[in-house]
Amino acid sequence: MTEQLKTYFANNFQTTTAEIEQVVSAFKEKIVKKNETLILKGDTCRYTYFVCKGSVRAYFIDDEGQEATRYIAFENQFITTIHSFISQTPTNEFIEATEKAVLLEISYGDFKRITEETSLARDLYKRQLEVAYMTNHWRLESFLKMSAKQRYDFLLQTNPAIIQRLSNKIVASYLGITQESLSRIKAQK
Amino acid sequence: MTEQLKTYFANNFQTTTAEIEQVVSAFKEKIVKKNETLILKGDTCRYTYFVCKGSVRAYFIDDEGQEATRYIAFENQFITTIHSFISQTPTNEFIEATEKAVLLEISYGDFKRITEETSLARDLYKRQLEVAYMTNHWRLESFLKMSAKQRYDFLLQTNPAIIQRLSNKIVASYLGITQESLSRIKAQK
DNA sequence: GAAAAACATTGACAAATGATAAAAAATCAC
DNA sequence: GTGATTTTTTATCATTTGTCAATGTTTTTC
Repeated sequence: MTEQLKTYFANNFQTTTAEIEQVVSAFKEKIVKKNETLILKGDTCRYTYFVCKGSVRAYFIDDEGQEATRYIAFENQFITTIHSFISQTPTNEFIEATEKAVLLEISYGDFKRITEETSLARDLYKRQLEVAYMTNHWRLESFLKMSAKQRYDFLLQTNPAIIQRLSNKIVASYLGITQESLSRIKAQK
Repeated sequence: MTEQLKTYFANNFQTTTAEIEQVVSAFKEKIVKKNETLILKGDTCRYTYFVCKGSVRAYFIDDEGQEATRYIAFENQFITTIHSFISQTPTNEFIEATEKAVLLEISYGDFKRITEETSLARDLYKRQLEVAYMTNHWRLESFLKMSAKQRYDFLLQTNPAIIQRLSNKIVASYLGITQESLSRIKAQK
């Protein structure tokens, strides 16, 4: 499975084979079942995950017990609770597998070490931050100027995998609406 | 006015006086009137601004002509359309002064140059990205799990300057609701 | 494969928010 | 300062979205 990460680095970063080997060797394979939890609210996030197969989501639970999904990572995407991982402080999010998944994980200590050792790891951090920023930016934009139905159509265009592969419950929590509202939106098409 | 930026760097970054001088010398003062536009949708964003006095906002206009405010910078904060600035591609946002303001601006070319020359500028970029990420993250979280009224109360707690210093029109566009809804929310307290 | 659990849909109703219009208040321009 | 312009408030009504409850469907578990 490390082949997949090597290919990912080779395709997306300006780097060398040696650097790739060094960075990838810091990752360990982890296999998780559907619904298995990787990080709990209150934990300090100790790992960043690269998704080889399957999918993983980050979500909040509010005071009334309602879930709200912030981000969903599919194949060849990274996921972590960035702020908690970087600052090593407790997170207010959960991370769990939304399908059975094969992951590669890297610990905070190892990440810090290879960040000092390789420019690939530094670039990776910058890229992760940029991608995370852009993702939230688009999401925020969609909440600021779209109705629930418009957000659904937009999601169908820009990230259909979420709708195709995951349950309505999760799609609804990603769109910030109830399952019932999502059911109605889908029915009226 | 460059004193203010020097103090800001000295207080918030691990750096040297020489580096601060070098970075700050790349900024130029710019005075703008209230409602003056700094960046138009479709422009490639050529500057990053540091707010010395006053306030500046970044906002979208949707198909129906409705404004939605993404970010508001007050004293000692930076503002730009990060993605457009970094990639030098057109932005879909506007940036304008929400009060008369004194700014320090740095061009893309100068920013790129001092990023190569000083670690302070590199740290500044990383910090800007982290702050921008966290800001959007909180904003997204508030849309995912709060009602309009809850978002208003949350804003009053976490960033009262927006409510105290700016018009209802802008506050409403920041909360993603209509002015009339905001009026009602304020009345029912 | 059957029972249990989780998930999805539908309907009736309630609550929140938007749209429109008009009046009141505040601000701006000269 | 005064009239014009913009912003804010208020009211009414329409639409969207949420809540609750019932039922049907799918998935999980043993």
